[in-house]
Amino acid sequence: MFTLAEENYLKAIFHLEHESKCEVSTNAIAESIETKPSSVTDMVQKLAEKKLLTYKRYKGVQLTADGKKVAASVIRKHRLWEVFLVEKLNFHWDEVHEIAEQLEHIQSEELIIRLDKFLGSPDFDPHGDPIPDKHGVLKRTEKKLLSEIEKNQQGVCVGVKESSPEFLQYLDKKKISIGTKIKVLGKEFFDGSMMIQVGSEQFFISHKIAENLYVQTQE
Amino acid sequence: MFTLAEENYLKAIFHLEHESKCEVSTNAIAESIETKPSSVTDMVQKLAEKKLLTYKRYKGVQLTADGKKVAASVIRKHRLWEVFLVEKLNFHWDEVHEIAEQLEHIQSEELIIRLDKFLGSPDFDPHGDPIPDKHGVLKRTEKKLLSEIEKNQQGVCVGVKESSPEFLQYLDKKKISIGTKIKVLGKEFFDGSMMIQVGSEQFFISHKIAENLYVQTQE
DNA sequence: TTATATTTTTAGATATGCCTAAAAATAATT
DNA sequence: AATTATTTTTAGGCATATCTAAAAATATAA
Repeated sequence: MFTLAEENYLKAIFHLEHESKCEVSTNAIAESIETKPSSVTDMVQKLAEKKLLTYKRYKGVQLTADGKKVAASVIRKHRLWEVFLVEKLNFHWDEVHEIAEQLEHIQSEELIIRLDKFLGSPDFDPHGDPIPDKHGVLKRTEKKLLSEIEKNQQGVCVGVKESSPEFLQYLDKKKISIGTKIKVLGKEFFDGSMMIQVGSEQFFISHKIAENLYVQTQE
Repeated sequence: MFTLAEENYLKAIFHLEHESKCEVSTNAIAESIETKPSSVTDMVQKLAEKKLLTYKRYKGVQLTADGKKVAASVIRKHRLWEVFLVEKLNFHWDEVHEIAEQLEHIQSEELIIRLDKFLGSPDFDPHGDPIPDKHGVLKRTEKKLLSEIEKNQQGVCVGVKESSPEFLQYLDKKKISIGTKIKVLGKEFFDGSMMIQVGSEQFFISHKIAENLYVQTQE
């Protein structure tokens, strides 16, 4: 149906649209996909011809409904495979991205239907990111950064903003993973660092840590 | 490491070498891979430069040790994924080939190590074909056609020669699948048909059926 | 507002992997 | 052995997806 390159462009544009909430620039796509802006222009024109996005010269692009559907389907596959790799093959959550980048392009509707069922139709991937349903719809989540949480409030870790091995390994050391309950005991306004409770342990974390951890608060 | 096209050529040549036991011709490769002989010549020269096979103009090709290793690794992946699809995702054995053709190209040593362990390190795929080990070595099998089995001997179904949906559906109806024990009760020399026992059922099968079913006899 | 900087596009080139058509080598027939 | 048929290779092209370098449009600053 679509080439590997096309799927990767649509996926990247989908993510960028969610970040910036407006037209996506050629440069932004080039950076995200690690290619040159001139290559992006070429591909974007091709995708516009296929009605997967709208494109006006020098004005950036926007996915059409069709384009969004394709992108969401690729993301759904990526995240389902990540769940498989972590839950069934016991990979660590910081090892699965590259493999899922390949698996997301396997073409078979039936495969994804069965994989989803096999995994118990999960709503979130191992990084806490929501898995689009078969129609491309994302479960609405009230996820905030830990740094936005007030003193004496608590939340459940549902994901990370940055996912460098260093950061993930830090979290591991501190026994923080998806599903871990975190309570904010105190906040330093000077530098944004905070005292938190994880299980029975209490310790300080820097603002840099707090602004890269997503938590879900119960409303 | 290797492109999709390269892996498919190596795999096809590997299979052809096992069938004909001698140099593989350009035409044979073209037919097996469904492409034109001229394309085969191109690719074969490229693979020869990479020392994956030896090639003499007009004389056909032969895989080198390196080439065999790559081919066996692709076949190992293909067959492991087929086991996954049938055993874990409940696909029927006649539905998995196309999907495995895609999955076999996923690049990750660790993934295959873990998939193999997850599946219990199987020796055979759902069609009864042996799965090469990580070094590319195949378990020696004494597989014969059911038509070669003598009266009163028995064997375990380990695969099929033909794998058309019609044939596989026939086997399904007769409750014959991989692992099914089959005993030859009698043989008609005139037409090669035979009376067999499968479970508690006894029935006649034609020679055509018997010469398309592989069984393993205990020696 | 004019000059400078940035972003984006065009034009032309490259590598992969395929194709067709024609030439060359090999195999099979008469 | 000479002709015919088959197989294989070469030559020249095409599509995809990328690149560099230069031109054009847009944004920013003096």
